[in-house]
Amino acid sequence: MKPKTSAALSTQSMLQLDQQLCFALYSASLAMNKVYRTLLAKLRLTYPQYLVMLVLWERDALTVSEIGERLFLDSATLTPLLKRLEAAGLLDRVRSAEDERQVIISLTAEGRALKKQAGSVPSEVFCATGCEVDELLALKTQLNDLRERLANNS
Amino acid sequence: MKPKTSAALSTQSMLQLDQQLCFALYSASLAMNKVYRTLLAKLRLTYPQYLVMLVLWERDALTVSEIGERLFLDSATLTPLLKRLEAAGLLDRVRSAEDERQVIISLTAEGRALKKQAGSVPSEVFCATGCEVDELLALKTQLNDLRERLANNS
DNA sequence: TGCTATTTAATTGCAAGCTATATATTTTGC
DNA sequence: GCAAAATATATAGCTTGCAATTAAATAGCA
Repeated sequence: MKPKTSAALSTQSMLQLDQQLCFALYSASLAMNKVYRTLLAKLRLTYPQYLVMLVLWERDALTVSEIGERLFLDSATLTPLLKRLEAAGLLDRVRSAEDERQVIISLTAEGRALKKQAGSVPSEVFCATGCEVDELLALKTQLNDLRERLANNS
Repeated sequence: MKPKTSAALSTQSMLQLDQQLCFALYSASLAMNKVYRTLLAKLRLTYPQYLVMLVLWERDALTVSEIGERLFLDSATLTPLLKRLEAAGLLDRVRSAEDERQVIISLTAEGRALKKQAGSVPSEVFCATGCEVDELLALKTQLNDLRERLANNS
């Protein structure tokens, strides 16, 4: 099988390639989730829960939708997840006094303390990727671009 | 903010980058799923169901684990999914006569017929990605490599 | 003012996806 | 041949993630 230039690719193979990309994206994402599952087990967090904690460690006392904007998730996903983190004692959910439609999410002392314990996670994930920094950077940029285009065309 | 070479990246920024890559992967995957949800609605298929159908359109009469090997999914995910496809009349699940532990998954006439209707999906997804073919190819390769490394290190 | 439109969260119902476990069958070792 | 190990699928229980809907509060405007 000869290598082909992009000009020589048939429409058919383009379409297959496209399917292959989507599948690669899908299965890489599942594989990443599995790695995080293992690493986050000691913190008793899932990956989406960890993402919420990362957001709050960076900036505390956000509304549900402010968290959602950063993570591209809506209240249907976040509300139950935040309730579980609240039940775990990591954060508080309080109606805003100024605008009672909003719910302010604030870390508890326990939630802030967890940041230290989570300190080793990034380097462990980095090792699991087995990537060079340049590679990570390029991939990150491409995936962000792809996400934006997909979100605009759906 | 000056652009940095990889040599100049601090450990801290490397770790942040790594987190950013994982989040980019996660959210791009969700965005892709949403695009497929729209496109597959007319076929009454979800994306994982579509993947199973792609596998069977390529090669019919596979066992549950043969499908699982191709999609990196196990029976806990596949059995309920296959039951739904069976209930939709797209495939049959029959215990193998030679080895009664195995279940053979075979397309029904309706399942085979759906292939034609699905013909337009790849090009529609391709448009939604807004990518050049070269870009798709590079990304696919990188994601497959990443998936493999993550799977080996978890 | 009062009434409608908008915004924010929450809820419902569904399909994945995972770990851990169970069940049935086949293979292996003696 | 038979008990133990291995294999294949299924099930239970949990957490996402989503579309669609609801409930409540605020904003906007005649």
